[in-house]
Amino acid sequence: MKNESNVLAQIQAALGDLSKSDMKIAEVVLTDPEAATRASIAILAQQAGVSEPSVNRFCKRLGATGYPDFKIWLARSLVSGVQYMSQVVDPDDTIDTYPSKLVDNTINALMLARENLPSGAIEQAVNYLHTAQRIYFFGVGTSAAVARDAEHKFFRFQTSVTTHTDPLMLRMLSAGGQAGDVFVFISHTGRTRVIVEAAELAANSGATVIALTAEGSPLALTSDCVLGLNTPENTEDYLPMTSRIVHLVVIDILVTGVTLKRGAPGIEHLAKMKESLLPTRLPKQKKRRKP
Amino acid sequence: MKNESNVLAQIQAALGDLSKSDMKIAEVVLTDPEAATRASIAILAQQAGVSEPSVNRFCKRLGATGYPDFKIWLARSLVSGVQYMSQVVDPDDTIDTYPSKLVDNTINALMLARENLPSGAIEQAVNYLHTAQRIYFFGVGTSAAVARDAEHKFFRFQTSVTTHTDPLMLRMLSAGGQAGDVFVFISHTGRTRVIVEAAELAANSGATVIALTAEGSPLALTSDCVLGLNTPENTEDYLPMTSRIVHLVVIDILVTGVTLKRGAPGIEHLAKMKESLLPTRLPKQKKRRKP
DNA sequence: ATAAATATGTAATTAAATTTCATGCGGGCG
DNA sequence: CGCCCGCATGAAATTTAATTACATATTTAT
Repeated sequence: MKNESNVLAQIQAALGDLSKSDMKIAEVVLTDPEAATRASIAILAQQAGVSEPSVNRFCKRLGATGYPDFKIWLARSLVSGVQYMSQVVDPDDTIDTYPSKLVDNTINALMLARENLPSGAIEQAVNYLHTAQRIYFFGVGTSAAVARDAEHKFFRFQTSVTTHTDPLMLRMLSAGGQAGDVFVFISHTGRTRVIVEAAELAANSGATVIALTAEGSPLALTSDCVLGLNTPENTEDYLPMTSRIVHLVVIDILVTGVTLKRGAPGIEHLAKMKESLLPTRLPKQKKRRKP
Repeated sequence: MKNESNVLAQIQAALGDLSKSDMKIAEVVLTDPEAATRASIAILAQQAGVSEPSVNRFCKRLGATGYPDFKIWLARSLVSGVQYMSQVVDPDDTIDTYPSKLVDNTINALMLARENLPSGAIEQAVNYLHTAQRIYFFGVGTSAAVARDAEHKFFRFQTSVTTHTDPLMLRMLSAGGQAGDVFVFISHTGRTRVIVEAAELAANSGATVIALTAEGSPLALTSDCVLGLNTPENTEDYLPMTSRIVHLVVIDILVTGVTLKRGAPGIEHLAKMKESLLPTRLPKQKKRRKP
């Protein structure tokens, strides 16, 4: 059975393949989950414009034993003030509204990701990265920053790590891959041409290809190991804001996984790295100008 | 209305002046609240060795409208899913435990940030960025990726945007700042020497300095506008994982703020930018429903 | 185009919770 | 010491809510 925590994230994740009535119910629940916990099945049904049994079935489909049970789940996944249902920023928003909207959207994306973490793929990816002789992180546009971040993090291991955004370099390096090389391609949509083509080159070169992208996308199909994430619908309509955050957290997960796999020496190495940063830091307090 | 959160604490507080039956009920509920949320009034009554109406009255005495309502309260004070309080990854963690720990930590950091969003500074920063002739995003190490991301996002406006990680370039550009230039320095600790020194140079050059850093840090003291965030966790002991995520969300907020300030033309421009990305994408495949 | 499968709604049924009312227990006061 | 009052408790009745069973509509596949 599925994880019963975060029904809201679960609903959001399921939004794609829901029936008409279920969609209506989901919308009502996501719009105001707090109200839903107090509503009777009749009220909720009426608000969604569906019949009571539909609501009941909706609950069961999500794994609850029935409506009251569902309400309990809902109540348990309700946390301090964070709004569910991705909120779109509109021109009427003010400084008091849009910042928290954006934060909420990000939190939601993470909660959603948390429900659907591809543990298997992560484990596999960690293994690949752990044993890799050389690692490449490739992403363009927004994902370039993610690749850069990954490079920086993996740089702390002894393995050689490379990032590039230049399409030509990207292709050349990808084509020149060999056994022992691991290529990580990062793309929210999984349909960025240059990335997909590079991934194909890398795959044909005999190297290992890991994809951090949307499930079922062209990029995903070319890869040996897919860190697939289903991000909510509207992300694509807008700038990829939340997806890159999720990607970064996945990077954290991979780094942590490899660190754990390395055991004591790796952890010590991290400590040493931290040590080496100290001279670049200023002492705790210091006085400077103020306008 | 009453304090409906923390029913458990409420019960414990009331333990002193409860009747015999109420005491029995309280004990059962406190012993295993989680089970109580799933039990029917009949089962709970039986477990406590009291009658059903007694349970009902118990609930009402606590302020609930009845037993089901009480269960909701109970469930809400029982936080599920996301764990609060930062959790440290330790060597005994497995693939089933550390990924969600990391996600949870990130979510927590965001929830914390959400509570303490420096609205005033954000508004000010948005104004500065909106009217800037040139914008520089500077960060090193992990923050370099954040700066890169910011550059990429602001690039979509007409303003000239620059990022650099090379210390020399950083100093040169900072020293050469002039009125109309806006420098955004990004540093989790606010004590990275090269960044603080560059910020000082920029400040003395007459340009505007915005800092995305810890409150009260040396970097913060040098800046005209501090986007201060308190990340009180162990980030400094370890790799900065959560802080950069928060920084990225702040970047999102700034981008959004500037976009809103620009009004319709800016929003249209964003739409056009999105449009221009389409040719680089491979065609989308048809959507499938449940198998 | 038609049959099978799936989704949805109506009405009947069952389960659950609440109210009403009767009983029991303990404490003050004649 | 006993009688009565008030509060706590439980049994049964009532009401309310949720679920199941079944009929109808809608979609999907052949």
